[in-house]
Amino acid sequence: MASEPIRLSRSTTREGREKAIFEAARSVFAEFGFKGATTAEIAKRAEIPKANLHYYFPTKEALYRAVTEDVLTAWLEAASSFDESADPQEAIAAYIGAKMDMARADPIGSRIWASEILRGAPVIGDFLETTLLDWIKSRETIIRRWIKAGKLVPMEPRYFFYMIWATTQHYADFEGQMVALNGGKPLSNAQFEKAKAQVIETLLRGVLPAET
Amino acid sequence: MASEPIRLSRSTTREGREKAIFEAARSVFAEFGFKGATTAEIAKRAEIPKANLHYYFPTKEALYRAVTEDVLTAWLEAASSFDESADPQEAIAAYIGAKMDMARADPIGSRIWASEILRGAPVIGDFLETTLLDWIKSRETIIRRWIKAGKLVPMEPRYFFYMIWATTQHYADFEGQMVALNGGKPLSNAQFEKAKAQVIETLLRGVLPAET
DNA sequence: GTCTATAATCGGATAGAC
DNA sequence: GTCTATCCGATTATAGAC
Repeated sequence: MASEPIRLSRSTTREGREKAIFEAARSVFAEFGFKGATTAEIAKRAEIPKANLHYYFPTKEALYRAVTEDVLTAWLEAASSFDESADPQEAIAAYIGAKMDMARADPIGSRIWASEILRGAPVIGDFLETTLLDWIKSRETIIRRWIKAGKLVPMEPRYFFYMIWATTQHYADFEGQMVALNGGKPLSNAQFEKAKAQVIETLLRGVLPAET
Repeated sequence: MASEPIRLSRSTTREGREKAIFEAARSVFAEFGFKGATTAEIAKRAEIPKANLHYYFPTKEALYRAVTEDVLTAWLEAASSFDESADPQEAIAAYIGAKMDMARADPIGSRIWASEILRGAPVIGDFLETTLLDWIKSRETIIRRWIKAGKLVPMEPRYFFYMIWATTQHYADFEGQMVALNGGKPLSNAQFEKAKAQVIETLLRGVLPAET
């Protein structure tokens, strides 16, 4: 509160405005889905004239695709944290931890994904059938190897991954419900870290053999 | 293909039409959310003239509220399957099983709930802060009692319920993703039953003490 | 390069015919 | 009781001024 120059929240550079539109679009798409989102609301949150949005992104769908691409990129980053060379306990804990951190750091991205799936994944469908399917197949092979080696209990790896995805993404997608159940306040960092530790512990206990 | 009379799918009674509108609305709200849903699409799926919809339900919001009420009722039914008088293993298994069956039997209801939470729960917010909060508080007490008795490992009950909700509802909300990863086909009954058994087993192993 | 004014369409809701 | 015709505001997108 001293000699800091007052920085206008409204961006003045082209890059800054594109970024502002992009972030505004993310929040609106996450909240209302593709169909429910309006360019007017996006422009309002980006603090630009409504019509001007079309100068930076030609159509609402182009903007949505740009936003979606970005979400997929982030997903792939988290996916790479599953290290097949590590032992199962370490690899699974690291992956769950990365997914939890991702849900915490970028809940909006997770919600865009959820909303896209809810309407039948018309845009990311290809990604699901190719990249995501390849990823889970290769990870299933690793999990099966660990099961054969007696390092994990017998199970269907795919349903285990569904549990991990469901549980971690829940902390982003259902944040509103958690807030309502938490006296109207978002989870504190301490609460979140406790939740993360418990999710890792419960899922590990659930798949590691008893005597380890 | 014998002497069966051809039954028109379009209902002719008032009750039948209300039911048709209601079901059509459920599917459209689940797919596009409240904002993205259009009365035109609902009327189309209900096979009635668009404007006629307003004769049965005065406004889009009134229709949405009717649909939402119904979802809450179904949720309360599943909640009642958590039997505090049983032993933890039984009570938890029964509750998870009931939630899985619910996701399978009524995925649309689950998706309406998810979509409502995504936009900040403006309609069911009250329910979350009252009925749902009461429910989870009373169940937390039971879980804590079981932990003290050494029947469950130490943990925060709330995060365990979040895991159950996340995992079970995932089978409804992310069905589109599962279909894409399953060669374009929905999970068969056999696959679903296997998934259900595994979810119950993993979560139970995750919270039951080792030596039981 | 940016914004104002506006076209074209869509969507929720109603009036009034049948 | 049911449906047709239609109003009016909202929404996407563009044309053209500045």
